[in-house]
Amino acid sequence: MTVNLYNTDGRRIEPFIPIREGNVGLYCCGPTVYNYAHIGNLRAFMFEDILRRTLEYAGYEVKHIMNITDVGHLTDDGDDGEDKMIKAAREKGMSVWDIAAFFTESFYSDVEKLNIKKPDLYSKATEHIDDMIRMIKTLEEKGFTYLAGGNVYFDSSKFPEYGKMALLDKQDLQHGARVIVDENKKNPQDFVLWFTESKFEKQAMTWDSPWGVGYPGWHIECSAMSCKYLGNHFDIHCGGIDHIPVHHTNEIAQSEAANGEKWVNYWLHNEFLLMKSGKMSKSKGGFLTLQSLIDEGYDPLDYRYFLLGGHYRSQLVFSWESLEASASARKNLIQKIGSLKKSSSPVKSNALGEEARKKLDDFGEHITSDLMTPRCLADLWGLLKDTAIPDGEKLAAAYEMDRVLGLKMETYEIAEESVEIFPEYRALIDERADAKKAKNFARADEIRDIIGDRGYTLVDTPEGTILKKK
RNA sequence: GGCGCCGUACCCAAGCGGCUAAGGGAGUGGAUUGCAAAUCCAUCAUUCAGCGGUUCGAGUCCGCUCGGCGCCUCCA
Repeated sequence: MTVNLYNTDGRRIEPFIPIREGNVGLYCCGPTVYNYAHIGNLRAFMFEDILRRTLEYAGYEVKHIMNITDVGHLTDDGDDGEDKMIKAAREKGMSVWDIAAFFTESFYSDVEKLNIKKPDLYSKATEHIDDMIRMIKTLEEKGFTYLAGGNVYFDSSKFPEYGKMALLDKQDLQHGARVIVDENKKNPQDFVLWFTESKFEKQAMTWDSPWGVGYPGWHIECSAMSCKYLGNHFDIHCGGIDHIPVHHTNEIAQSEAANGEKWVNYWLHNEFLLMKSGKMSKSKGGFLTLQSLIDEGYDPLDYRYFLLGGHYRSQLVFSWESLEASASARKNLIQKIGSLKKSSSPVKSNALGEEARKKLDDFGEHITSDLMTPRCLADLWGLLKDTAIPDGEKLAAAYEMDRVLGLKMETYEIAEESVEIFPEYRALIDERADAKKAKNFARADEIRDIIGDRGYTLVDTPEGTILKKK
């Protein structure tokens, strides 16, 4: 099964060809842990999860690395602004290390709730300072750096291919339009590899280095860690679309300058989740967390289903109405799967009939065509609603699809939602049963209304009357 | 100022120039039920923001207009 992916480097869909047959080295830009992840951040990790699951579905052995950025970054790329980690620590009255640890745990919890598979390794920036220093030294030895104002800068003019993936040469950038220009820079695109001096608050996290006590610039961690675990040349690197012009551009420059070879073959980027008012972002404040969805009564998998409904390279607007529609759809899915499970068990995958096989093939075709998850959901429904396919085959094929979709279908049971019947209702229910027997339907309906007003629906089943929460 | 994306039914959202424009949600009709709930079946865009062009053929390509959004700054 060939996986076709849209490569930002080249801006076209290409068949994925691994460097080592049957294996994939996958590096994903992880979270910066100075705050809770918002649901827009989580979209990125969901996309990466679908990518990873798709590669596995196609038979690849995937080595998946994700960084945890637990070193503070300045609020901009120059030597300006405030360190976000310090800011958060001050605001919360915690140490920077505690802040990082707390939000890292929160992140782990979020992704687990969304049924996002754990990477083979979460690599923390603070545990790889030596690797970063080593890479900066290499860059220095090869003449790609200069010192200014106490900091080590990458000299982008020494790297002719700078900005190639991002097509920066095609853009007429407004340098300094919205940010103060760092006077130490020779070129606007240059960036700091190592800070020893910041004009602002004293850093809480510092390390010794050949250039003095300080801390790394924010691009170097991904280069150092990805090369350490995946080698100097690996298959796929992904992240949010916002990383293209600066972060990934700088990563490419420093990695390829240091190693003297091509670094990454495929670059994949997910589009943003938007609110009706526009982009959701940490720095703007007022963002939605997964917990806030849970607090509104939604299951994290409802959000997962919602995300599957849009393509990862398209902007997706979040609204409570859309989430509600996804929750309803997933509820119906649970009913459908649940009732199939009651009547049958999944057949062996090699026992699928022609029809079921066809549905599964369509699914495979769609998911490997640049992760067309909306199509895949349609394939799933098409399978479940096809009257020509036996139940056991439907279940088997649906479970197969769920290896990629990750909706935990095998755990679905039709919820016996009946609630405990309190004595006060028991009497009413008995009275209604008598009324029904006596064909006094007016009284029976009256009792339905009385109980309905208290938030319950009366449901008559062959085993008797039960209550359900409305 | 530059780069780029989008505009498909009531809502969300697919749609590699060519069978009757996926799917979900909501709605509607029917079956079932004393009535409900759940379920099942059926139905739901002669039309793809507007105009013009290319083509045997366009939602899909090109141009313009209108409307929305992202990036050029830390950001998923």
